[in-house]
This record gives sequence, structure tokens and C-alpha cells, in this order.
Amino acid sequence: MISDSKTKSFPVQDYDLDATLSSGQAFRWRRLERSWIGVIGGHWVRLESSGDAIFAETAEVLSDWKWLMDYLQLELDLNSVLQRFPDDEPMRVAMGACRGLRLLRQDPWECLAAFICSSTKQIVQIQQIISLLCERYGEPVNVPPGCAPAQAFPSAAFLAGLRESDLRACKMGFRAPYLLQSAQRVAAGELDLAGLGQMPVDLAREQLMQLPGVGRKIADCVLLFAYGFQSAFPVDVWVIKALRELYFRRRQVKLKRLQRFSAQYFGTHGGYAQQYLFHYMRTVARPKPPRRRIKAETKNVKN
DNA sequence: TACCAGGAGAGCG
DNA sequence: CGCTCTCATGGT
Repeated sequence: MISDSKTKSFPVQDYDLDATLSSGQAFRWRRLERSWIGVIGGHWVRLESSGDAIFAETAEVLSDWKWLMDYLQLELDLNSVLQRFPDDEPMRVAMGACRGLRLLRQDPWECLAAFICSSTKQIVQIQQIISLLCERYGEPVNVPPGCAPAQAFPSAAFLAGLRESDLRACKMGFRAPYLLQSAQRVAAGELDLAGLGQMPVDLAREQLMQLPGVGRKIADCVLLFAYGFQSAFPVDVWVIKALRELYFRRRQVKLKRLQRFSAQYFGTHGGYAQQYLFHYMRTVARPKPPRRRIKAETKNVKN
């Protein structure tokens, strides 16, 4: 077939690849000059955005690019999503600041495992944990000549056979037993990840929250980022900050009330709104870190 | 040094 | 329930 190729160009509109790949939904993308390198399923891929198109390069000749189109959600009409945002000032500001930000559609196990490792961690640290996991326990994938080795995300079955200390060595600390037990339950078929997508969202959430280390927030991340449940609205510290400052004027509001507010106010398409608020708070509205005082005598004096 | 990071679970009243 | 404490690790 003449359409077989290692490269392909996809026309896009309103697709901010940089924002999307760096907005804390996925943790394996690395920037290399103007492009992004990552692994999706068993495919090494390099992506580059030119404004009105996304260019993709893989390591092997392909005729079927559905895996990539699905992951990037290339067929989604973003405007129809943005139109469903609440018509208020905070959302207008976030929308203006994050134009082109998208939600990905990730593999459920990878997404679940990554977010189990995410609790009270900063994004760079989550990236470090995930990359250690993949380097040590993921199946190698083909890469183009001259490129660094890459691995698929390790399967639940493989992780299920490890020891807790193996996972702790990947710097995930107290999350290690959570990930290990969750991997064992998924590998044993006690939780059917593939089946969750066909369930009502509340039932799917309930199933996910049976897993150790998976509470409301992480369950919502998986429901949104892996299954595309548009009503899932992960309420984390950044979104709490956003809701308090933008909708409650810094009044003391309890987490429970924010969760109820978000479900009621943002409704069945709140997931996208959440990502816009999250990204807006992390980038534009991020409080400037206090500038370090430069002390000449600040040297590591190890006696 | 002390504090915090995209939380969850256990133990209390 | 609702609150508080703890969990491991790296960065500032």
C-alpha cells in the first residue's frame, strides 16, 4: 500500500500540542527541540505541531494510525465542547488563556497506575517515578536509528509479580503497596478495566475506588483521561484553589462543598472545564515562587 | 531548616 | 460522617 509510511501529517484546528502534553494528564512525554517524544501503547512516536497540523513520526512503517488519532482525540470538535462551558468570567479567562488545550484518551491501566503514583507529588516527580517504572519493567519498543531506547508502560500482570521493594526503588514511597495490590487485582481479573467504559460513570467510579490508593480524585482522573467520561471532575489542590478564588472569593469552603458545587455547576461536561481551570492556575495564575536570597556564604559545609 | 507537593486510609469522637 | 494524623521522597 502506498499509504504505508513512518510519517503522517494530521490537519488540526485549535490544537495546542504543547499545552496538552504538558498539562499533567500524561507523564511520559519529553520535549526534544521542537518536538515531543513518547510511547503510546507499543508505539514510539515523535510529534511536532505546526499550528494547522500535527506531524507524527514512528519507528516502523504503518498503515493504521487509529491508535494515535484516538489518543490525541483528533476528531473531536473542540468548539462544541467549549460552548458547553458555563458562561461566566472565570471560564472566559481560562478559555482565553488555554486556547487549544485538549484532553487525551489514554490507556486505562497506564493512567490508573500513573495517578496512583501521583498523590502529593509534583508533576516532575511523577514523571520521574513513571520513567523509572518503564525503564526497569516495560517491554522495549522499536525506536528509530540513533534515538534513545524506549519502553512500553509495564503491564499490570508484570508489576503484579514484583516485590513492594522493587516499586519503592522507583521512588514512589508509600504508594508502592497501593500500586502493587492494584496491579494484582487487575491482573487477576478482579477488576475488569476494559469493561468500565461501558458502565454508567457512577458505577465505574465505585469500581475504581475499590482499589487501594484510589480515592475520589484519582478515580475521576482515570474516568476522564482514560475513558472519556465528560462528567468526571477531578478536584485537586489546584482546582480547589481555582474554585475558591474564582467562585467563592477565598471564603472558607469545605472540600465536600466544592465537590458538590463542581458537579452541579459544571454539569455533565465538566471534565474539560476542570482541565482548563487546572492548567490556567498552574500556568497563568501561578503565584510567583519567592525569589531566593543569594547568600555568598551559602555553601554546603559538610564537616 | 521547615515546608510542601494534582491524596488516601486509618483512627478517633 | 468530619476531623486529624501519617505515609515517602525530593525540591526549594
